[in-house]
Amino acid sequence: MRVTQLLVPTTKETPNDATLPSHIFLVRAGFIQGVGSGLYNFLPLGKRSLDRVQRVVKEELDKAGAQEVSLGFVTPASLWRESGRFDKYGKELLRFKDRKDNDFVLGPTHEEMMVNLVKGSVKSYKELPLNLYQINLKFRDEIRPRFGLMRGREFLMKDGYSFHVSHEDMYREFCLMEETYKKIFTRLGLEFRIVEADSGAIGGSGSKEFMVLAESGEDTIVVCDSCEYGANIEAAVRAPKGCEVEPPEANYSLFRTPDTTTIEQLSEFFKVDPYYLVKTVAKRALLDDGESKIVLFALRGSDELQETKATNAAKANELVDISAEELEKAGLIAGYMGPVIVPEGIELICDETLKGAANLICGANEKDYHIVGVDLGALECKFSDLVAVAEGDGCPHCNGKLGYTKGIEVGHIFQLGTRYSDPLGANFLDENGKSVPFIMGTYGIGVSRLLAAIIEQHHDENGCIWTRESAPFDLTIIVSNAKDEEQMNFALSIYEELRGKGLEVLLDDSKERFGFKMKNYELIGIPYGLIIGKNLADGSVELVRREGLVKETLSTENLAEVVAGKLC
RNA sequence: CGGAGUGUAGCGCAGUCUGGUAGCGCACCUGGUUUGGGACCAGGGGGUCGAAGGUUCGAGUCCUUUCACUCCGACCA
Repeated sequence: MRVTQLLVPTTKETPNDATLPSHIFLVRAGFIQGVGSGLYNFLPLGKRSLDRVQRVVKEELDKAGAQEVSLGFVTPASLWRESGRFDKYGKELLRFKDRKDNDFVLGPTHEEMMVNLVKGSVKSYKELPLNLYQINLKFRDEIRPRFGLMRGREFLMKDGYSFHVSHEDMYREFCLMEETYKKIFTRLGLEFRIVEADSGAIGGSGSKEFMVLAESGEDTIVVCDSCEYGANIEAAVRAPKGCEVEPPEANYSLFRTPDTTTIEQLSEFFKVDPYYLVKTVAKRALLDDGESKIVLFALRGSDELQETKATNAAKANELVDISAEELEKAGLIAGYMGPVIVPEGIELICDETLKGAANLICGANEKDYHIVGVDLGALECKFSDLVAVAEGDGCPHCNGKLGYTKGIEVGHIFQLGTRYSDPLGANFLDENGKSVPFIMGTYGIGVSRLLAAIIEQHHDENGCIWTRESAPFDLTIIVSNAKDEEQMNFALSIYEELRGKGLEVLLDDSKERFGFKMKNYELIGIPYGLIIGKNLADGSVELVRREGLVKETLSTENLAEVVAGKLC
């Protein structure tokens, strides 16, 4: 392809809403164009990169025995009602009506559609297992789209679904997909980490996320400094944590504690380690059909509440803060709440570290009073892990210490079980002629997000640095002076020769000055550049490698062979 | 939805407080000079000032309403 025929609107200026390198460079280098909040057009270069990334994904999945299909983007709402997700998915689901007033949604993910497809065509265990995927547009009406392709509303995703007769077979496929994903992300040149994750709105258990390590990542991931353990903060666990300070001895009694509403103040007041204090957090849990309830979460004062864990424990769709008036109306005293005295009708969930705990101090749910000498041994309530793992906590698998790092979620694999097949009535006949629901797994890759992730990890101050399998072209031939016939003719012949060897080559035949072309080359970030310039007269040209911008002088003798050899 | 802010040429902005013929930089077009690191000179094209209503002799500017977008928190591939 020649630059003079290619639409590449590069700019010197940065769009004012772009803050991340991936967003800035993808726009400036003419890969994408913003058209609305979270909506982007892919220009020729962007489309080429997208296609190459897609090809890698497809090749590896096909090798693993998965089959590609393409499902409708517009989905009848009835399917979503059957699975119970029409309400659960919330406002992210873009709903609309057709002319006959029927409800539809734009698919944010396609469990329902895929189950429906298989339900109608697979009847026997003999046809299983089956792994179907598609690479298609998704739409999620994000609360706050940002960061360019990183969090768009419309995005390209590969979503795969597998169907099995047993949990064992599904687990086998789950592991196969984990290996396949590793190959995909490795081929794309990404540094990533596989972490344990929360399953979120998709449902299921034992899910794993593939995180591209990058400062700008939106997820906090917890990693061990000495073993392979890694988990999203939403699902991270730690080694049991004790307290070296002696517990405060006291008999159960009320204690006056005026103006002592925070853990710090309380710790100071009693001269007691926060480990022996009970932190009680009130949240409003939003449930299906617009219902909600107030839930109290109790944990040790030395710990922080992890909201996703809390949301799951409360079986809620979402937790929101409660206003002071609401608290009062519910009979809760802000700053003095506790798990021992809870008003009627309010659910209490305690962190596991409080199970059977004694020698505690907690709120009395009475203004200016706490209770000392609290023993929760007899407390009857739900216990669940609610704690946000902190940096420095112990690893649950070894003696290492846990720390935080940031990651971009580019893949997520789930062991679904019968979460969708059951409510949607997707059954098959097993060996005994019994009708049973499919055991399923589901596997996603954010394909358009991958472009952003690659640039987040591979760029410098001058622009993009595409990895070999994600670059829109393998090589750019830069003609220093396009009006120089000798240079131009040589460039054309080497261009044809290299293309004949199967390389994707871009020829910069524009009449721009040399400096402009080099800046453009660096901004676009194709892995190699071949500079045909004034040294051509001496029988030499230069090969520049985008990563590190190292130049190498090559003889024009046998050039195509030499270049092709270096690129492969 | 909560808080903050912005809508003026393709992009980045000034002009708005204090009403009086629509500006600058980049990009674009023409001619010329230049040609190994985002050149220079001269000329040129391009705007329902987000939308609707109002005040006024006169509104980009003042008032009301509305829409869109961005930034800071809760969602996710």
